[in-house]
Amino acid sequence: MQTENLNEKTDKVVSERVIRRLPRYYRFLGDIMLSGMERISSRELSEMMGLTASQIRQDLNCFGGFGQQGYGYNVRALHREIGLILGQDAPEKAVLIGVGNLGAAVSMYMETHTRGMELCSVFDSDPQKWGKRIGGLTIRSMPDDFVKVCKELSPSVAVLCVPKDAAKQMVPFLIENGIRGILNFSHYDVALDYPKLKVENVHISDSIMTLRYKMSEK
Amino acid sequence: MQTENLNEKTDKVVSERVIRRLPRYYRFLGDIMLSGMERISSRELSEMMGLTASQIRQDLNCFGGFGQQGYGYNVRALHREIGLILGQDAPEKAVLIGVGNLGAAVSMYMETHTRGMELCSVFDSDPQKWGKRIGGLTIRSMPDDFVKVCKELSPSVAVLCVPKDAAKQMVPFLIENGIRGILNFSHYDVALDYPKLKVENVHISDSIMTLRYKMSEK
DNA sequence: TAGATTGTTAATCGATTAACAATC
DNA sequence: TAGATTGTTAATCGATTAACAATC
Repeated sequence: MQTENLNEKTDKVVSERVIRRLPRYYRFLGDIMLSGMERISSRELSEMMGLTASQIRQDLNCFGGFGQQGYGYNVRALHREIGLILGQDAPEKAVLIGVGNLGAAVSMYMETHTRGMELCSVFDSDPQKWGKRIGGLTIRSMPDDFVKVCKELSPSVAVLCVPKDAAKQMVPFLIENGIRGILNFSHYDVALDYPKLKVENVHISDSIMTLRYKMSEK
Repeated sequence: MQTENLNEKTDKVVSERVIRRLPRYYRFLGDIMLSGMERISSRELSEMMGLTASQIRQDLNCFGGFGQQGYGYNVRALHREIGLILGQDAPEKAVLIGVGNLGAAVSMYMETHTRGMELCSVFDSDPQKWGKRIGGLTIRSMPDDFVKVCKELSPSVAVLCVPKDAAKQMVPFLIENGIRGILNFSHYDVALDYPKLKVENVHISDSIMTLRYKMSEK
């Protein structure tokens, strides 16, 4: 029996597909909330989001019965529930490694937008960058300061913005220092080598190539 | 009968799932090529990539028979074929709009990494930024210079790195000026309003939230 | 030729959609 | 109560895996 991905409330396995839709639900419900709408039916939401009402009800019921027959869903309550499912109330501490163009941009983004991750510190192995500031954070040394920061703050997540080879070399060291999850912007396929690590890949070049493919379609 | 997504060679519909795996095949085959390996079987490749051999053969056969019974696949030839499928030989002209932190980083990335997209020009609506340089490109004015550049170069793709509201306001104008595809970093759900547009979303905050969810699992 | 491995068809599995009884 | 809409089961659809004949 599979024990992973079980939900506390229902003991159902929640599929990757459902999980990946949650942030989008959260985003739409946030906007709908701001628009002043108090309640919404699965049909109304489905029309706004381009999904089927059936799918929305199936998705939500993986986590519990948040609606009310004959009424629909309370927008504010549903938004809050999905936020809780996504751990938005309890941010994980994160560190970012590799302050190049992309790393700097991601760092600035994460400093201003908490999405369940609290960026505590940024690192680079280039001594030229040590001490410089990115937003409100100071670039610290990799690997020396990194060890210190891990002892002090115990971050659980590393945002990897270094080249492929550096990433590959670095991961065992990150794990030794208590990192359990990786937001991976590098082209090193971390998840293959470390199946127990939680990994989320962001491959911008894959998105570019996928769009390039779609441009020729039809 | 569905006529979209048909492949020239085989007239089969190619599913989104298959398309999204192509850039990863391309990446792995590029690396394998560099390692000096000349031929590879679907089983060997499946072990390297964490897939089944069956899936690899099914995926590739959406586009044609690139292998040889008893031999496997020629690494260099297969890499080239997937590159052609992904249009890497014929880049689309692209422009980037919104040179904030993320826009600047993406611009630098696209300037150095052609992935079937040739970044021609970058734009911002903030007069303070006009004339400044990002890598080898000069930031030009939105909307005035944009119209000129579109007339001159006819770019087909816009990389949208502006806030949600600006994005929503901007898209009809982009379409008027000949844009057919969007690499969308904004939180505006372009595809919902313009189903004929080719859209690829890159939502970093969704990835952060998905990782946050995974961190609590098990 | 014999062995290996593809291309492709068939079987299985999982995800989406439809239907409807439960219930607010 | 009657109407609306959920939660949930059943039906459908599509994607993955397995099997094997074709063939290099």
